[in-house]
Amino acid sequence: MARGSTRPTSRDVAEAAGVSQAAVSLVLGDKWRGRVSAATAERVRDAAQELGYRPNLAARNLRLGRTRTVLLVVPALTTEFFAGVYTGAARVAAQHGFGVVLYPSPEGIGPARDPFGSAQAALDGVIASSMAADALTAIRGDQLPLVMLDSDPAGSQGAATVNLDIADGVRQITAHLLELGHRRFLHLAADIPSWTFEVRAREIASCLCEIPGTSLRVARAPISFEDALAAAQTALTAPGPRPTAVICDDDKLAAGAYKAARRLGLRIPEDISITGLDDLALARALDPELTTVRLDAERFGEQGMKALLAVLDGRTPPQEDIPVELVVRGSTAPPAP
Amino acid sequence: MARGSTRPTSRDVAEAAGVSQAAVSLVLGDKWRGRVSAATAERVRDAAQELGYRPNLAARNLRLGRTRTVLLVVPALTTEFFAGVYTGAARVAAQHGFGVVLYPSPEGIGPARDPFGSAQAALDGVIASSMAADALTAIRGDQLPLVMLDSDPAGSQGAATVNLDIADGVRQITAHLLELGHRRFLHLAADIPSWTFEVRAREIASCLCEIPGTSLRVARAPISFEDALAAAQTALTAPGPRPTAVICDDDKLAAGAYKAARRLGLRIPEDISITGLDDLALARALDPELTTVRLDAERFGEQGMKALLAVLDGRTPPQEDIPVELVVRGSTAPPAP
DNA sequence: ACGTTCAAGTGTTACGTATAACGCCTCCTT
DNA sequence: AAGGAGGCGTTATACGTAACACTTGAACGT
Repeated sequence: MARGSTRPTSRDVAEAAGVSQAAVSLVLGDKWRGRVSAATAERVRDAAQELGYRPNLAARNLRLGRTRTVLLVVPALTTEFFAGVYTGAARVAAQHGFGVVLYPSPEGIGPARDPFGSAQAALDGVIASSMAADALTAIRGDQLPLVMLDSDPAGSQGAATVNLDIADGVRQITAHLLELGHRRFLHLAADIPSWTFEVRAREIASCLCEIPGTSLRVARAPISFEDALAAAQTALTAPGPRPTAVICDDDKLAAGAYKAARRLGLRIPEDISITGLDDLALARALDPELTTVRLDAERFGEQGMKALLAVLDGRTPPQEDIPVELVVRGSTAPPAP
Repeated sequence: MARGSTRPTSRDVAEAAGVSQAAVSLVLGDKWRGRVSAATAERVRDAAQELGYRPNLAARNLRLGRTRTVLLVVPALTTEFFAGVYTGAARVAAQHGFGVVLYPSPEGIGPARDPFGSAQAALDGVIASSMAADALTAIRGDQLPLVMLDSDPAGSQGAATVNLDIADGVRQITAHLLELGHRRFLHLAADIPSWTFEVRAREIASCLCEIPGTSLRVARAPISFEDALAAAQTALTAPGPRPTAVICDDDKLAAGAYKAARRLGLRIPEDISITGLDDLALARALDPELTTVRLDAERFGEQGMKALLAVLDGRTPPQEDIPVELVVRGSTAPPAP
């Protein structure tokens, strides 16, 4: 443990350069335009370099009353999607001198408790994803600037929201299947109370009720391979004519649907079409490759961070949905005649 | 922007409770055993509750000279594995009142630059994974307590290391395939200069050279679906007798190998056996399910954090490798006679 | 009666930084 | 020659917290 010698402070640098601590602060803070001579500034910078000076962030934060750090609340990190959101948010943050600390809500998607105790950082703002109302009010109680990701704009109590245009994606998927000739649908839904999943259900229903002669079954499952497999298998063997197309709330559920179909001896896509939503790496690993909707997770994170920066600047954040893209691959085809 | 009224401080609480600021600090810091009466302590807590007091972390960190925050350097977050490592590390950290901030090395696995500018937090220590030597020395220059994940214990310059027992996993995989009767192998290797991948190559080679009559081809590819597909396809169509088993450095590469095999009209596992390493969700989504080695990413993160806590306490961290587990599924079978 | 001990606090300081307010010297203007 | 205007810095202070050193009053033993 060779950390006996304490880190050099701005005062140490000042002493080494033969100036006052204030001068060091001015020079290193790049605010010395008409206040310090270029020669002195150079001396200060050299001394700082020599000593390996690094400003004490805690002191700076205390002095300035802000931390240039924001919190990103995600339902779980162990998934490509939210990892991408973090990556995008962190990139934009870094460009503006901000850092991002994570709070993975331990209960999965749903209420998050104590988003502040976990990260020992003081925060300038919060980006929160798919959260329940109680966590939202807990955060709002702290009066921190807040941006909500993929949340009901109407229910966000005035917080800025940034959303993917999930509704459009679902419409595209449904239209694609209708165009192929499908009429009997199974919606394999994520069994999670969240606005982003409510939108999917609502949009599928409203698309189908416009078309006469269509039918819709709904099965619910937590987002896990086994649960999806079981739910899909049950729904596909239920009495009545079997659906010819399965619309899944995300790619992981679709992977479960694949296996359920195979267990029932159904060929994909000849006997049954399956669609996902997310376009994870998984989508292309499946055989046949999965028709799905590409969500640009990194862009989502970027937009969230940009919106938060806008709020922090006192500007009104832009309120446009992020477009999504239908990716047609091998898992969809016209139904057998 | 309703943050006009500044947050209450411990002095505000003191005033409200009719005591000194010092008393508030004692009570809320739970150090009042023989110094403050229970009644007064109760009054202070009530006042704090009433005002919604939250200690200013920046001030506390400045005062205490530590932040209870550590940095986790990961090659990329957009993968289940490192997301799991983070989750495990963060869980243990939280149990000890620590926070974890992430630094995803932007270049993927490899050298990391400026691990401190990115996160605006002051740090008590660093957990770094699979990093190149230059980043390691950059960090060591700051004299921060450091734990290395999956790195050459000999090359870590005295930093504590926590490793998965990858070598054992590879031995198990190889032994499993040998036992099934395979003799001609393809090693689909990650094209990344990192100790963890060197171990795989070395171990496979040393296992095979003990057995007479075995042959080994090696193909290299970056860890991406397309690259793995291309490399595997090339290697499987090269002149000479075709390998009957493909050992992949991780599950993603294995997914590429699946597709390559299918393109060549090979059935899995009848015509060719394929193995992975990681046991991602992907492994069970593949058809047939992938025989692989389960790496417990969360436990890995937990052990890393525990080791760092040990270093911070001045104890010597335990130096045992984390066991891994062979998971035999449907992608391996005896070779065709 | 007097010293000792103990509970129950209070006063003060320092952590390292950024900045407002001030001082001094030189040079230019009128 | 007097006054002002920069240029070049310095001094002083505050941010909110934790901890050390101290005070006060009462109880207690001898």
